[in-house]
Order: sequence, then structure tokens, then C-alpha cells
Amino acid sequence: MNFKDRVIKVVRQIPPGRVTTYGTVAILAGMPRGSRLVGGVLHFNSEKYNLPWQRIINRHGFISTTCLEHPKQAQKALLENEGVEVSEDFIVDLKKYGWRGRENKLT
DNA sequence: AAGGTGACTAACA
DNA sequence: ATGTTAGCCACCT
Repeated sequence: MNFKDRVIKVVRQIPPGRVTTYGTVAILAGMPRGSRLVGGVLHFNSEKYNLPWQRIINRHGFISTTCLEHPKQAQKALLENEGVEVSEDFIVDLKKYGWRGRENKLT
């Protein structure tokens, strides 16, 4: 089982209508410092494994997609489709929709 | 086959 | 408080 597969598994555990950060996914995948890899893995496998990459954003709740092939507006649309409010600047309120690996919200 | 880059985060000065 | 350095593993050239 590679880190990639673990990330994929974690990403698939993210409940709809919620978002999480690379750091959180990295931790859940067993790599506290592997936040970069999360982005990297998603970048190459998001479409291949049909992963909800839109639910993963950076620590500031902002969509970090630097890749033009992964349009932020698409992510915004997907999030809104799940009921997540996205700011016009593509910023999600992590205090509301932030997911920490549990179904419950932040304490 | 080896080296460099990458959707980031956290810690140190 | 902000700015810079270090770290992670997989994919691409």
C-alpha cells in the first residue's frame, strides 16, 4: 500500500458537504508532513480514481489549484453542488465545513 | 534510471 | 508578529 492509495482512501472517506485540508488528509494518511504529496497525488490521480478532489483545499480554506486543467470555478461548482458555501474568491469557511476526520464538526 | 517538481504545512529566527 | 527553510513520496522528463 503506497501513500497514494492511503490518500485516495482518506479522500474517499470525506463526507459530502464537507471540505478538508491537505494537512488533515496527510495526517489521516499517516504523513503529517506529506501535505504536498496529497496535492501531488490528487493532481495525478483525481480524475483517474474519480476522487472528490474538490473537497480538499489548503489550510486557509482557499482553493490552491495552480493547474489550469483543474479550474477553481469547477471546484466551486462541485462544492456548491454538495451544499458547501464558497466565497466569490473561491474561499470555503473551514469553521463551518471543515472536516477533521470525524463526522462531527470542529470542537 | 536519476533528478526535479509539485494542489502544502509547520517550525525556527 | 512575519519571513525563510526544511520535509514528505509519487509522477514526469
